[in-house]
Amino acid sequence: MALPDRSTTDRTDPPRRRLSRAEQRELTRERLLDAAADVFNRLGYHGASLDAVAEAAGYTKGAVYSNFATKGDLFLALLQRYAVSRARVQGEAIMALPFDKLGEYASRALADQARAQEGWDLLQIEFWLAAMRDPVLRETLAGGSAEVWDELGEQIDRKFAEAGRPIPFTGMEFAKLINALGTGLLINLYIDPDFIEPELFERATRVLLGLPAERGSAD
Amino acid sequence: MALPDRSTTDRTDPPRRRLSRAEQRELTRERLLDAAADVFNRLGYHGASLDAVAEAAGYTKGAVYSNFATKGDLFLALLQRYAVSRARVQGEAIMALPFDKLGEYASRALADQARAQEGWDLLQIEFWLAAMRDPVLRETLAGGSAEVWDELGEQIDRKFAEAGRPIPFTGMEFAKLINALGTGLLINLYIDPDFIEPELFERATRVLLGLPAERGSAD
DNA sequence: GTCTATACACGGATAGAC
DNA sequence: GTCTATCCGTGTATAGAC
Repeated sequence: MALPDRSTTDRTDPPRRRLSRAEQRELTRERLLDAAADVFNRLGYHGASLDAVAEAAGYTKGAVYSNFATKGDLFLALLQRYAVSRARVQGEAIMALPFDKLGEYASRALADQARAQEGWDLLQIEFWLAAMRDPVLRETLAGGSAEVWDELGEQIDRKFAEAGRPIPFTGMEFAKLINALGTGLLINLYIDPDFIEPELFERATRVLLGLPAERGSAD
Repeated sequence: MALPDRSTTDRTDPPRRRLSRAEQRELTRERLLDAAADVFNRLGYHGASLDAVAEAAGYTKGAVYSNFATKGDLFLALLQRYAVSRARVQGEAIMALPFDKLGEYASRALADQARAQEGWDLLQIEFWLAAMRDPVLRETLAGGSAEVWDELGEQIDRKFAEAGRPIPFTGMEFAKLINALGTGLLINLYIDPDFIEPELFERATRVLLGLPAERGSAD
């Protein structure tokens, strides 16, 4: 299709010289990653061909291989760029909320997720699958998240202190439960949007926190 | 490897004649499915080659194609054979349990699952992924489970009646929540076996049911 | 009518030209 | 550092042996 617009590089272009080799390489790499994000999102990891990625970026297959060792390597770089620690973002949001609004926030996050992030969710799952059959990737996935959970757990513990009564979970336990529940619900919601009422997730969260949970229309 | 042991077919062999064409075909189909179960489990859908499946069954690739339209078709037949309604099995188990043992059962089921079913879980996820990108498969997946959830929900509703006090969920809601929570936890446990303490799932289940839940070692 | 043998297309990967 | 040419493996399809 259209070649990448060279003019977009102007902002990083000093007036005196053209791009250095390193800069040029970085630029190509970024273009390839952008194209890969689009192609992988649309076709999935296995469905996407490196030819398609290269063409979308305005290069040929060889350019891909000179920047990434393998298809899997490109995929990894992509996910890494995306994983700007969504958990951290959520952590900050949680700290800004009063204790009894946690369920509401979680519920809304789930709905947003289902609406906007479908492609990324699929790629996450595909990466998970690959990791399940590749010990090295598995290690990567397992090792990288411990600190994130620790931090998130601590923040929630501080929120729990607001409650003024015992909660049956530690902050980290609660974070992991909500994350797992959200993941499981999303998997089903993607296939069947009517799998649950939207408010069920919030109600479950309130019950887990020991907050009053009126059962709405059900039964 | 070793050719299939022909003698194992004797039990279905009437003394008067050899196998009819239909029987022979059915036998080949079963052997191919058995081999496919093994190969797909070990290598995953994309990782498995039809050559490998055929060889494991003692045939060549053409035999596969004369019994199944495509690789995806073989995969579907495999999942169908496996999906002997695990939900129904669980439903029966649940009915045999007193109300306050539901959490314990769910917890044990999760542990068993993680131990014995890893390969199948991966295949389920791969199928889910395929369905997410194929409208026909998606329909199949969404449509096939409604009755199962209905039935399971009813059974749990009857259990809830034993409790003698209101539960904040319908039986079906509870079933879906537990299923989603279990799925999400499993996904993480497969990557990191220490993701949660084994008893956390049971504790969460008890909290959702409003049962007393002592917080064990934590904090 | 079932399976073997073979052909073809496509995608990941590599080597070498420029 | 990018691109062309090429190799190999695998899904797909078909012709023909039995």
